[in-house]
Amino acid sequence: MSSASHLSSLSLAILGLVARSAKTGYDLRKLFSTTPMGHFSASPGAIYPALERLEKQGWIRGRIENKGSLRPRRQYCLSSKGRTELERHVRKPVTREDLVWHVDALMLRFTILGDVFGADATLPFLDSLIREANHHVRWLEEFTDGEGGESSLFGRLALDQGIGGYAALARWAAKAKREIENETKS
Amino acid sequence: MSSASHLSSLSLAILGLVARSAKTGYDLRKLFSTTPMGHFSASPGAIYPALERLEKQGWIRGRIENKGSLRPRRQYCLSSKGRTELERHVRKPVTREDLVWHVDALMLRFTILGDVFGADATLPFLDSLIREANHHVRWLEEFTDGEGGESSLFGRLALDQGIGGYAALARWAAKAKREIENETKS
DNA sequence: CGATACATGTAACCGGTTACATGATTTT
DNA sequence: AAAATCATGTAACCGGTTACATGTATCG
Repeated sequence: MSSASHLSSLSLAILGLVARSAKTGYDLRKLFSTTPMGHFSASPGAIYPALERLEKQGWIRGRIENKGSLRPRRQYCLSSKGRTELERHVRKPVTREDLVWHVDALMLRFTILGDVFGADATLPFLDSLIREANHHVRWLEEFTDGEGGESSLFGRLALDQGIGGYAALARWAAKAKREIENETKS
Repeated sequence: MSSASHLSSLSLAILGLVARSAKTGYDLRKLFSTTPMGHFSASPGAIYPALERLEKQGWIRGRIENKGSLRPRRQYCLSSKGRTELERHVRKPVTREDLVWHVDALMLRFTILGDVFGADATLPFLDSLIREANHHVRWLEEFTDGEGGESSLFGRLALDQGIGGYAALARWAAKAKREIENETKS
């Protein structure tokens, strides 16, 4: 019941933010519209329903200020159940599917892992990210070769961009790992 | 009427593919599930409705084979109206919004430009891509600096990934431009 | 007192996901 | 003849977009 498999990147972003400190819907909108977290819908039509869903699932809890007022102000924070489920979700090893369909969520998961669950939690995540990214790069390269002269100059260039992007991601992850290991050695 | 502003990446991919040669829904599903075009829904529930919508808009035309059969086979090709609208859409200069919200569509637009509308059509596109990507990198870097010590190691690393990604995109575009110019010089 | 920022909601719409259903053709 | 593949569709659901609606607090 309440399986965590589907968890939109908006929900994930909300969970990650309320995990740090209690936030109102408006706080979240502000963050989404003014920071590089910015590719999340800052629209109330997305955020308020998402908060309702998460509360109904029992992952976050809302404290109402200004009780009785016509304009209630709701501060949401992560529940212990939410924390458990969030951890389960972000700790999952990176899959090929994540890489192809949910790239945006990966960086979110990384920051949540580090900030909420501790530096150590990021290391297996980065390992699986590196592994899957390299696998995917190899698959794309094989595809380029197999294709032979079949594809156009433009198709090949676009594919190169994809390969370069995943390769850069793997390199970034390796560098991040080194920095985190250095940082936590002290 | 029939404004082209909203054009999902699935629709764009379909238009780009039928522009090259007539395709059935099944052909498209095959392409999406077996090639690196693969981050498009290969599900019939996405593709057949999308084909219907595009035909209703008059952008593609379906020729029915096996007429009268209970299992008709429909080959779709781009209409002249569709070609005009597609060209208008892919030739638009790249905006910041495209970069942040529709990265996936950018490579699609690039290959369509090159394959369907000619190598020359890609050059202004790549110029605007380079310009916007560099702008965005500068904005992200300013954000990193402005933030100061406010953000965590993990937030900073995630931001670095973003910066690196956009910088790599700009470098790729510059390289692509050179290759295309060399290729077409002959 | 008017403007602006704070703050929350809702309803219509739209497109993608999932799962199911059906039939035709080719291969073994 | 069974199995696999080719091929098209549909219905329920879900979440995000857009646009609208409402009210509060603060500042000039």
